[in-house]
Amino acid sequence: MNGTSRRAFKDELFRQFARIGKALASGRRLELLELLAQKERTVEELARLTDMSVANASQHLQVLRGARLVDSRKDGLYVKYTLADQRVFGLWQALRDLGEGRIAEIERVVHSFAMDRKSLRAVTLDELRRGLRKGSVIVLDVRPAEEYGAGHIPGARSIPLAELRRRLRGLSKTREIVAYCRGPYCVLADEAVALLRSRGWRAFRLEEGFPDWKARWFPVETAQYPGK
Amino acid sequence: MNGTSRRAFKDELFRQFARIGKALASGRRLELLELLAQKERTVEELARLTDMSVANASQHLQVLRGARLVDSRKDGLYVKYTLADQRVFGLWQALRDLGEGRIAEIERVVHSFAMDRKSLRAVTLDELRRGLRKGSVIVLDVRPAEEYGAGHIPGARSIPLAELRRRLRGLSKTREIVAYCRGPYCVLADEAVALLRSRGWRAFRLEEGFPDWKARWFPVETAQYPGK
DNA sequence: CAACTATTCAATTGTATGCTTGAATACTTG
DNA sequence: CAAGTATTCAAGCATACAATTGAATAGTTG
Repeated sequence: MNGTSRRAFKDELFRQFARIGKALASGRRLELLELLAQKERTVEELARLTDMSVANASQHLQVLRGARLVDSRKDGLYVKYTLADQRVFGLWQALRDLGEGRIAEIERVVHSFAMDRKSLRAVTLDELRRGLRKGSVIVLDVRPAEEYGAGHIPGARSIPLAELRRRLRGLSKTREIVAYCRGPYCVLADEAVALLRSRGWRAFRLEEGFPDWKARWFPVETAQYPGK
Repeated sequence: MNGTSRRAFKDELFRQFARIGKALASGRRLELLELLAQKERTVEELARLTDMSVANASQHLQVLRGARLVDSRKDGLYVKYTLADQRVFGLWQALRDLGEGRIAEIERVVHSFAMDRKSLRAVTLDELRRGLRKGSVIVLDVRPAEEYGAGHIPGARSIPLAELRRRLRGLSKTREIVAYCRGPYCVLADEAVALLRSRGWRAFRLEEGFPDWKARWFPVETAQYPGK
C-alpha cells in the first residue's frame, strides 16, 4: 500500500521478467533457441552446430533453463534440451520480426550474405498452403534429415541441402518448387533455390521456416527418416 | 558459402537480434516500456514514476533507443519518449505472458502484494467488450488523468485512484463496475476494486490494461482531460 | 542576452557476464 | 565393477553493465 513497499513490489516483479530478457541478451543463446525450435537436441549437437565449446554451450543452456525457456531431460548417456513452451518460439518470433522491421543493420547483414533475397520474392506460408491444396507445387525440406524426421510440412520431401546436387535427377520440372528450412534467416533454402534455378527449375524459398508453420497450428507430419 | 563466412554471418545476425534482448535485460527498462505503452512521456516524468534519478533514467532510455524500441523527439524544453512501434508492446506482451506462465516466482510476487488476485476472477477483454455493448457495466479508468486523456476504452469514465474515495457519491450501484489501469501487474485497479467492494459495489478488475485493449485493435477514444 | 532548466555526457565504482581450461560428476556399457 | 563418455562444475580473466556524481549542453524565457 505505502510507497516503499509498492516500489519493492514493482522492482521485484520487473526483475523477474528481466530474467527472460537477460536470457535473450546473447546472440549465442538466440541461435540455440532457433536450433531447439526445430527439435530437441543434445549439448554436443548444439555446440557443434553453433561452433561453441561444449562447456560454453552447456553454460548458455543453463542460463536458458534458469529463465525457464528450455527444459532438459536425461536420455541415456545424453542430456536432451527442448524449448519449454510454444510461447518461447512466439517470443523469439516477436523479437525477430521487430528486429527485422526496425534494425536497419539486420537487413544489411542479410543482404551482404544472401544477395538475391530481394530480387526473388519469397513464398508466404499462406501461399504455400494454397499451392499444396491445389497440388501445384513440390515442397522440399532441405534441413538435415533428423530435423525433417522430428516434424515437417505434410507432403514435403526431405532432400537435405548436402544431398541436393546428387538427387536433382529425381525432380520434375513441370511444377514449381518451394524450398524451406529452419527460418527466415536460415540460408539452406537460399542455397537450394540458387542451385535449382541455375539448373533450370522454377524454385522459390519459403519466407519463414518449419517452426513458423507449426506456430500457426498448421498440420505437421512426423516420420522416422528412412535410409539413415 | 564456406564455413567461416557462414559462421561470421550467423554471429553478426544473432548479435544484432541480441541488441533487442539486451534492452529487455533490465527490470528498470521493462518498467519504462510499460509506462511508455500508456503515452509518451518526458525523462523527468519517467524518472519520477520509477523512482530513478533523472540521469539513470536517461541512460536507460538511451539503451532502449539504441535498440530502436523507443523514439524521442524534442518538444519545447522537454524530450519526449514514445514506444517506437506497436510491435514493441507486442514483444513485451509475449515476454510478460511467458513469464507469467512459466516463472513461478512471478505468481508468488504478485500474490504477496495483491492478495485477492486469485479469489476475484478478473474480467477478460472480450467479456468487457460484450458488457459494454449491452450497457450492463460501468467502466472506470483509474489511471492518472493524463493517461486517460492520451487514450482510453470508449465509454470509460476517468476516476484516478487518488480521487476515487471522494467521487464515490457519483457512482451507481445498480450496475457492475469494471476498473482497469496500465496492465495486468498494475495495482491501481486492484486497489480501486478493493475500495469499491468494501463499500458495497460489485466491482471487478479488467484482467489486462489499456495497452492490451489497444493492441487488439479495439476502438480507442482520446480526449483532452477536462478540469486539469 | 542572461538566467534558467531539462537532458545528456563523462568519469568512477562495484558487480555481473562470457569464455577458456581442466577437473569432477553421473551415467552407460562391456 | 571398471572403463568410457556426455555433461557440468569451478576458477580465473577480460569485458560489459548499472548506478552515482558532478559538469556540460542545448534549448527556452524573461
